[in-house]
Amino acid sequence: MRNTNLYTGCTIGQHVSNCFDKLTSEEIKLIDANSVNIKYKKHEIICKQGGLVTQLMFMKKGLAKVYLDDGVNTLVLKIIPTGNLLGLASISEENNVFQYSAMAYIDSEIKQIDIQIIRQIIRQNSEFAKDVIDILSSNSVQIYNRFFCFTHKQCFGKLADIILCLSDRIFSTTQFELPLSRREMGELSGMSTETLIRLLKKFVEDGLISIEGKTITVLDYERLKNISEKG
Amino acid sequence: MRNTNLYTGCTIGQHVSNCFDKLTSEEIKLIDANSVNIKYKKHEIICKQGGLVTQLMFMKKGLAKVYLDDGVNTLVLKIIPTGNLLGLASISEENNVFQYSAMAYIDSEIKQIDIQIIRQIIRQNSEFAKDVIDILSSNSVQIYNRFFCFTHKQCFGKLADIILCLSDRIFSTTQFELPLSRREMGELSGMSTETLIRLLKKFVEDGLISIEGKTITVLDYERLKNISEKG
DNA sequence: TTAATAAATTGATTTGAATCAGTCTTTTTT
DNA sequence: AAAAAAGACTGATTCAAATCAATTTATTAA
Repeated sequence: MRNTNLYTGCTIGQHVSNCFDKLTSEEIKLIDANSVNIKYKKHEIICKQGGLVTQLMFMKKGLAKVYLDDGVNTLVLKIIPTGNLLGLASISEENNVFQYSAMAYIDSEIKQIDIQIIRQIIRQNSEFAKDVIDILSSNSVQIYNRFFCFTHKQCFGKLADIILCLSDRIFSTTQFELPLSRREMGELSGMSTETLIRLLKKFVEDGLISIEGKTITVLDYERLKNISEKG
Repeated sequence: MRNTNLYTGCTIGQHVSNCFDKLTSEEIKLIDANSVNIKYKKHEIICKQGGLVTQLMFMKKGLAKVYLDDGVNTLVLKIIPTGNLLGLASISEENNVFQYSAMAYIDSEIKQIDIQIIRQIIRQNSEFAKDVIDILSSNSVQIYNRFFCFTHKQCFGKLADIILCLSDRIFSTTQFELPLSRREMGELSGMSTETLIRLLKKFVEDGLISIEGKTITVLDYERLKNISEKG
């Protein structure tokens, strides 16, 4: 028998970046003095795997994917919605190159904070350090789940998963506009573009969702949940 | 074109747990006063996903797998050789249940340290906190690589990968005794038992490795590396 | 020592999903 | 507005690897 409710969770979930709450007003000033806001256009590269990490990034507004790429295949590790951090895993001084690339899905605004300042505050402020540890831990959990789903679920389960994640966590509504191409959605869901298209069509036929242009509406949440669980 | 040398690395790599070097003698005393050594027999469960985390564990001697399980499928996230930590990802106070299970591959001895003490030291000792962050980061990187390999490499690439990992990182020798059943090896390599057996046989026929009972010898390192890279 | 059980192996079959190939549609460029 | 390019879609085919089925070998229990 299979424990349902395990690994049915969101595989692209966000963390709650409340670590900045723990900063003193002086530390906030320090950060503000050492950060810049940068705007990225849709499809612009935010960081490249292998590149030196000089900044911790905070998504002020937008949506981006974090992914691995070997020139042939792409694996989307997670997506970064508004309010999330990017580059935290590279905060370690030894490990100071990006382990992944990131690309803006839509026009985005990102605050870039000098990573040396962040490292300094980690040393000074143990509450902040603790929160960083918490965020890293919850990132791990999210990746573990996604890893499990990608390796053990069939395509319909993976797609149900992603639709629920988007609805529950990223957009927090049953109707949302997804500004991704079919290729991008396939990549995010871990399947080929053609398979994604066929499955989306099937989901619409089965009355699970409806699609109007770029807008997806979840029609039968419970059945989607069930499909996600059954894999 | 494909960037070789990416994601060819060890997918079951260990981290270097040197965080204890940063402790004061008083902190070491504190840890010793709040820890116990426990011996596990082969195949005994060390922790279960969902269980409360009360201890950080240090593998004094042995070998264990860390895995996710839904009652039907298993995914080995990493293996824990001598000198490695177990349970660090659950150090977060919010996230205080195990996100994975662990099982001893062989008879093992594990030091269990009261997690409250570790949390306290993280708050006190920023160098230690920094090292914990480093370990968590490098864990992430390792999981990212394994995730990529599992989703985009073919079985022969995954197997070459695991053999190289075992040889390079876990045992640091080209000849090692692997005390795993075929089923366990398949699980570790991310394939069915039958596929693993066929591939092992093929690797032996092709002169890449030789197998003598439980002992595996790497005969052609370069070719294995190549297979691992080509996927 | 034998019976029972578990693990390893081999071959045949099935299958999920990728790939290939081509058409239709929409968007962008000229 | 027409041409070009990119994206969406559909059907046919292929393929890697799982599953199924059966046998052999090794371990454990009686």
